[in-house]
Amino acid sequence: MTMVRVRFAPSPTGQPHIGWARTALFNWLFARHFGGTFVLRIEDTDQKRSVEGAAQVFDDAFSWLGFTYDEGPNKDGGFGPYLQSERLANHLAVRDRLLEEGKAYPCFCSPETLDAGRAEDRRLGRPPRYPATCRSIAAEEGRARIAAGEAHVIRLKVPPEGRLVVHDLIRGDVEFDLAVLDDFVLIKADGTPTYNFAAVVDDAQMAISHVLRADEHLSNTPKQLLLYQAMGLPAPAFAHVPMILAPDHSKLSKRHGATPIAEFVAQGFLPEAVVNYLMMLGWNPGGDREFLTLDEAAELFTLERVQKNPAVYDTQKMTWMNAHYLRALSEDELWRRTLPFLSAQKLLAEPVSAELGAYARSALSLVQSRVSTLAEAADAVRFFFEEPREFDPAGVAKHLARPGTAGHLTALAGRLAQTDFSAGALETALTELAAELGVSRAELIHPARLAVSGKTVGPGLFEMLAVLGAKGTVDRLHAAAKMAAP
RNA sequence: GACCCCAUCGUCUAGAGGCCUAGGACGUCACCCUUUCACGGUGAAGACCCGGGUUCGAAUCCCGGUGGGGUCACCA
Repeated sequence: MTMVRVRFAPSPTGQPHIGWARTALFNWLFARHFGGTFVLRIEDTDQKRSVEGAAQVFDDAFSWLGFTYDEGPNKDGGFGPYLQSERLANHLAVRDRLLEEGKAYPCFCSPETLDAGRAEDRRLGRPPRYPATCRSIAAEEGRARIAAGEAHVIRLKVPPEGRLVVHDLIRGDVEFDLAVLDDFVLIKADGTPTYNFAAVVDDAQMAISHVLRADEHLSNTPKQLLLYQAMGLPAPAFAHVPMILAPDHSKLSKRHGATPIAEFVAQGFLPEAVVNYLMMLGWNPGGDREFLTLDEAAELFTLERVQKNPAVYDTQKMTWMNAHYLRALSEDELWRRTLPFLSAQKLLAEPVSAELGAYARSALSLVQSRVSTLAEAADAVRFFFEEPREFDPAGVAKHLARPGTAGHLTALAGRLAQTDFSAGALETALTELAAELGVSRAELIHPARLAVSGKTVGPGLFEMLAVLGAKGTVDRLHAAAKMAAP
C-alpha cells in the first residue's frame, strides 16, 4: 500500500469546535491505523477572514485533546509551508501552466454581470451557470488585456457534458452530471486562489493520499477531480464522513451547538471523555463496546465502520461519559485536575501546602461520584473551604423547623466536641445521642448536614464531618442552632 | 428550485437475507442498596419512515414516494 498521508485543513476563522475536533480525530485515527502521516494545513487564503495566532489556537486545542498532527506549522515534514497563504507561488505556477496549456482562461466579466446572469437563471428555473462568455476570447487577446491591467479572474475549462464519478470510500460511487458544473473560478480578481483550486494544488503537492473530510464537501469533489485531470495528476482517495448536527438537527454553527473546545475546558470536561464521545459519533468498533482510548481506537479504526448518516450531538450523553471518566480518576489525579478550578474560584491559593492538599484530596473524593465535571467538583467541595453562605430554603423548612431542633444541634455540637473525628466514632456518638434524646438518627443527621454544608444533598454525613474536622463542625452546628426552632 | 447524500427506540448505535420475540448505551420511569444525594444493581416503557417489488424468507437487496441534511460564490 502506498504511504498514507492525510490532512486536516481548517480555516483559521473562529474557535476550534466539536465538528472540527471530530474531523481532525478521524484523520488522526486513520493515519495512525495505517502508520501514516497526519498533516495540518491552515487554509488562510481569504485574507479578510484570517485570524492572527491561529496556529497557536490549534496547537492549544490539540494539546488538550491529546493527539496532534505529525506535520504542520512549526513541524516541517518536507512538504511545507503549511500555511496556505505562503503557498501562493505554487498556486500561481499551476495557474500559468493551465493557462499555457489552454486548460484555463481569463474572464473579464464583472461581478454585476454575473450576478444578473445568475438571477436570470434562477428566474427561469434553471441552475445558475456561468455562460462561458470569455472562454472564446483568443489567448492572444486575453494576454493583451491582462497586460493592460484589466480586472479578471481565471476560470477552468470544464467539459460541457459528460459524467464524473467520485469513488468515495464511505459512500461508494457517486455520479455527477458535468452539465450542472460551469467554468468555475480558480484565481480571484485579487490574484489569490479560490478554495477548490488551492486545496487541490496543495493536496497534490503535499502528496496527500486520502482526503477525509466532512460530508458537506462531497458536492465540491467533482470540481476537484476536474482539477486533478487538468493538472494531469492522479487524485487522492476521498472519504466523506457524516456531519455532526445540532440537537435540533440543523448544521452546527457558532450560534448553534458548535461548542468551542475552550468551552469544554472551562466547564471542566476531561479530554479523554470528550475524545471518546466524539470518536463514537459516526463511528464505532462494532458490537457493544463504547469505552476506548485513543490508541485502542486507532487500532480498530476503519472507514468501513464509519456511519453514512449524520449524528446529532447530545450533551447529556457526553456529560455522562465525562462523569464516568471522572469517577475513574485516582485521588491524586482528581486533585491535580480540579486544582485550577478551585483556585479560579478563590477557594484556595497556590502554592498549596501539603496539609491543605491532603484535605482537598479527601474532600474531593467524597464528591467524586456525585459530580459530572471538574467545575462541578470544585463547586461541590466549596463548603469544605468556607462556611456555607446560604442554606437550602426547602431544607431549612424541613429540617430546622421542628421544635427542639436548636437544642438537638447544640447537644450534638457538645457531644461531637468530645469525640474522636473518625467516621466510625462520629457515627457511634450521634447514634448514642439520638437514643438519649429519644429521637431518630435522621432527626439529627439531616439538620447536621444542612448546618455544615448548607445543603440537603451530599456525601455521607460522617465521612463529611471527619474531613471537615472538629472546629468547623462544632462552630457550624452552633451557628445553625441559632437559626433552628427552639 | 436543481444536484448530491442519508434514513433502526427521543439521542448515539449493533445488525452485512433466516441467529431478530430487533441487542447495547445515554435519557426517562420503577424497585433494591441507603442518613440525604449520587454511585452501583435489577427491571420497564421505547425504533426497523411509507408503498411496491425480488425471495421459501427481508431491518438487511431493488424501485418509487416521503422526510432530514448538504451543495449550488471572485467563502473555506
